[in-house]
Formats: sequence, structure tokens, C-alpha cells
Amino acid sequence: MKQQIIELFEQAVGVLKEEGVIPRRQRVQVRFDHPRQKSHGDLATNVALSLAKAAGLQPRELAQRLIDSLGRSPYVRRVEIAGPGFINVFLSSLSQSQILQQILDRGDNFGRCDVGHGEKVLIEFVSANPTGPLHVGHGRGAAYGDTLARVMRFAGYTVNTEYYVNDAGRQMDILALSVWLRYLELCGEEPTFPPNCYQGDYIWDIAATVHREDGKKHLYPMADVIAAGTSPHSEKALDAMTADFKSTLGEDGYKRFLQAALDILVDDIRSDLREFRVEFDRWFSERSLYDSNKVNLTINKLRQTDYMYERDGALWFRATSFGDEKDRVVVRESGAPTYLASDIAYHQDKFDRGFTKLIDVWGADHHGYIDRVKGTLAALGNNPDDFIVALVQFATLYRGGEKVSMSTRGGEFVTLRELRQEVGTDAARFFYAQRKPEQHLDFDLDLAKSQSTDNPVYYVQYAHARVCSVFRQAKQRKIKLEDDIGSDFGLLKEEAEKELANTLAKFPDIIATAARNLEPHHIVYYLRDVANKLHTYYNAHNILASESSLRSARLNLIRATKQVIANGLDLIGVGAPERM
RNA sequence: GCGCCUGUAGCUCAGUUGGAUAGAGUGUUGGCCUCCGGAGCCAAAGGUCACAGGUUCGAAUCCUGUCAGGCGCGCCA
Repeated sequence: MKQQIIELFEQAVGVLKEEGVIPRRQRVQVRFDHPRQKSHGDLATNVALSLAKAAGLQPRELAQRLIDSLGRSPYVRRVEIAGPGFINVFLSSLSQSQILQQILDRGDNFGRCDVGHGEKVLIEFVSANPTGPLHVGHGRGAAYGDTLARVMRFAGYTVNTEYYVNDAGRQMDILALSVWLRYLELCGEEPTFPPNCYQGDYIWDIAATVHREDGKKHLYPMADVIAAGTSPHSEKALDAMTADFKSTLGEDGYKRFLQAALDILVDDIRSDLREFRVEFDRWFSERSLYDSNKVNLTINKLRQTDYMYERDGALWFRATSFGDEKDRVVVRESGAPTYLASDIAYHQDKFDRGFTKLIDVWGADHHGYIDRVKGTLAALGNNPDDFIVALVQFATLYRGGEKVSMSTRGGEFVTLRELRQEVGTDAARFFYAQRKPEQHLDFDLDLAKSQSTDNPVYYVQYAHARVCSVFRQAKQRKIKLEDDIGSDFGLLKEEAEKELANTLAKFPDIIATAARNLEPHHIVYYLRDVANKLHTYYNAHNILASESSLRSARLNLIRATKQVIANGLDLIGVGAPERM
């Protein structure tokens, strides 16, 4: 509907251009928004204000000229000039009927639009190291990334989602070592377990699996593994330990522990996310980039540019040329590539696969990493603006008004699984979806858990269930619902009905805004608005008790409402229950 | 010290890319079911949009500076 009004005004602008009132070369973007105040009409535009200078006219005068050149439309009841030169448009009741019919016709597809023009987008999110279960911080990234993917798909982008599995590198060595040490304990040994190894109980579970399947096959004396003369607590000593561990067990032994850990941990993460209603199109292995030699190839390509140099035996990327604070090491003095090396290869690979827009969802603590990745991509000849990082701030949990303390280091954190079990997936996803990503999130566990009026999830779901309930009643009273198709929406003259219909009409706009700005939280606020309008209407007017043709129109109005709520909730990964 | 994010009602937060008299939820106070689900509705009260300048028809929004909080500044990821 809004689009049609925009076109109407664009034509009027065209006419004025013909007449020379507006300079022909002037670029004009007609925009309409929904005024806060009802007296300002259904839609309002500021074109006259923004073009006044170029036209050399007073804004109000230009507004009048525009209105004079306006074609007729059955959807427009009247237009007026207001304030400094706004043009307010009042829609006809026909436009209202039109939109309601459209909602019913399009059903699950109502709200779809094409702001994306099919652009190929790759959204990478979560990508937590497979070194333990996901915690509530990952949960926020998961909820945001998944919702964003759904919204962008709905808005006409071709979206793929990926989880980048960091199954290579130093952390993996430490993981495998941690499992082996626990395995030794299961074999009856008493190894010293360094504090910088992984402490979580799940390491025991993995070790137990290997122990059960392989027996004492991998039992070697600890002495072979502890490098002489180093403190067992330093990072360097840990590196020495992992190196000795690998040579002692050999390639096969090492891989046995690593793979056992990866299989269990990645599976666990996958099922955890699935129950959170988050599924990925692809789980991309970091190791595969090494196996296919892509890391080397990409680095060699970079070497051919002026942005790489050697210093202190290491290979550096000249990140400062791209606004980064300092240059960055890509290949260490030891010859081992850094995390950046595989990241360059991975992101270049995304472009190579034909994606033209890359969106990465990262924790806010990684923001210092953006410039260097952007820089490498630019150095490789890509447009750095096609690489977008959405930073997600951490969530702080509150229970009983108290902050729940969390430290990843000691393995003492609230897991996503615990959160799900405590508050449920619906509430958890709804709470995450409420905030824009860069906002700090205070997550009130008691509120999310409460099955009461306080909980905002129920407010929206209740509206949906309520409509379902009316239809159940209608059925019970043997009201013929077949007649509802094609009912006369012109009969809906109550203020509350117009308000509700008007709100429903905004849905496609909300989707477009959410997708364009990568801000799905708009949908949550919108749904609350829809629910409120529905509840208000419901309280003020009796639907089933009204005369049959009016009743039919009213039933279809709330049926359309139910549809919009269901569509919106689905986008944020929350269920729309028929009863509660 | 430098960089990024944040600062809006008692509390938690929106604010449609610069629009008209800044809005929700929650909390407080007061109303509303003989009736389709009261997990609901209506109303009142609550504001120096952190502060100071600037840009213009017009600023919570853009620019500069200051203050406060969070995060980051590794040949870790």
C-alpha cells in the first residue's frame, strides 16, 4: 500500500520536473512514514521540505504544487498540507479492505518483500570453539544470527548460514591433551593437570569414551610429556607439553583424542542449537582449509601484494595500511600460521563461492579483530564494505535481583542448555530478540521464567491463542466459517478495528527495516503493538455476538491478525500456540 | 593512553537513518467481566533525551569537546 502511495507521489514529482518547477537532475527519494499522531493521517511525507530549496519555493507552496499534480487513487481519501510543509495522506477504507484481503490471500507469505533482490548473503554466527558447551553469551549470538537469517530470507535475500568450526590450531592441541590427561587418570595414573588445560567435567566424559573403547592403549608415562625445566603453569610450558604429547602418542594417537573430543563436542553443540531452533546450512571445518591447501594458496596470493613482509622470522600483514592499530602476524616465527591466516582463507573462500555480502556475528570482545580481517580482504581485491561484522554484546544474567557471576576460565558459566531448561526456548529466544545486538542485555531469569502477566512472551502468544479460542467457540456455536471468505471489510467502522487493520498493514515495512538495518528487534516491538491492538479490540467489541455479515468481517480481521502474529513469531523462532 | 560500544521516565528499554506535542513494558495510583480466555483492557502520574557548544526551516538522532560505564589493544582465539 505504502509503495503505491510512493509511486503516486513520484509521478507528481515527475510532472513538476516536466514543468521545470523541480530541477530535472535533482535526485528525488520520496519517503513516507507512519505519523505518531492520528490527526496527521495514515502516511506522511517530507518531500516538499527536502525539495523546497532546490525548487526555490516555500515548502508549503511546493507541497501545494505537488498535490495539484497528483493523480487520483482509490486508496486515498484526502491529502493535506500541515506544519512547515508536510503532506499528510489519509487512506480510504478501500485500502484497508485491500490489505486485509492480501493478508488472508498470502498467508504465511504475507510480509515477504524483495529489498534483498536475491543477493547472496552468507551469515556466519556462533562459531564457538568446540572446546566445551555453549554458554548464554553464545546463545545470544545464536538467537540473533538465526533470526537475522530468517528475516533476511523473508526480505528477499538468498541467505546461507554457517558455523565455522575451529578444529585446528593450538586450542585443539590443548583440548586433546586435556582429554588424554583425564584418560591417564582413568587408567589409574596421577598426572599433574595444568590449570590452563580445559577443566570442565565434559572432558572426563570424552576421556571415558576413549578409555572404554581403547582400554589402556594410549597409556604412556607422564614423564615423557613434561618438558624438563619449565614451569608447568606457563603458556610456553603448555606448548612444550602438547608438542611432547603429540610426538609421544604419534599422529594416530593424537588424532584419536582430538577426533573423539571433536565428535562429541560438535555433536553436542549441534543438538543444543537444534533444540534452540537454530540450524545451519553448513558446518565449515577450519582444518579443511589446510587439507585443501587453501590457507597456503591465499597467503601466497597475499604475498604478491605490497601488504606482506617478513620481520623477526615471522610473516606480517601490513594492517596499518587499512586503519588497524598495528601490523599483524600471519605466520609465526615457528612456521605455524596464526588464527588470522585461516580466517583470511575462510573469508576469501566465502567470496569465491559467490556470496556478495558476508555478515559475521561476533562477540563484542572481538571488535579489535575487525580491521585486520577487513584489511586482508581489501588487500586481496575485495570491497571491504561487503564484509559486515555485527557485534553482539554480552548478556548479564540476573536471578533474584542478583547478578549471576560467570567466568569462562574456571569453567563456571551458565550454559545455553541450562538456560533453555530453566526458562524454555520460547522465552529465551524472545528475550534475546528484544534487544538490538550492540545493547548490553540484562537477562532477568525470574521474569523469563515466570508464567505470569509480567512475562512479555506470553503477552504476544496470548493474543494468538485468544484468536484461536474465538474460532473454537465459533465452531462450537456452529457458525459457518466458509462464508467468511470474501467478507465485506467495509463494515469494519469501529475505531479499534481501523487501528488494528492499520497496524497489520505496517508489517511488510517492519520487515524491510529490520532486514536492511540488521535489526530484528523491531519485530518484537511491533508484535507487542499488534497484540495490544488486538486485546483492546477484543475487550471493546464482541465478535461472535454481532450480526452475521459484520461477524464474518470481524472474524476475518482477527484471522488476519493471527496470521501476522504467527509470521512474526516464526521469524524470531518463537512458537505461536493455539492454546496456553 | 588509543580504539569500539553505550548513556532517553524509579527500573528495563524502543524511537521508522534529520521531522510535527519524545514512546512502550514494569513499578505506583485509580477504574473495567451477567458477555467470545482477566496471561486482558482503560486512565492518571512520572523527562534538563549524561553535559556544553555547533550544523539548519527542524536535532534524542549529524559534527566537536567533556563526563560516566562496558569491552578491546598477543607471534591467543
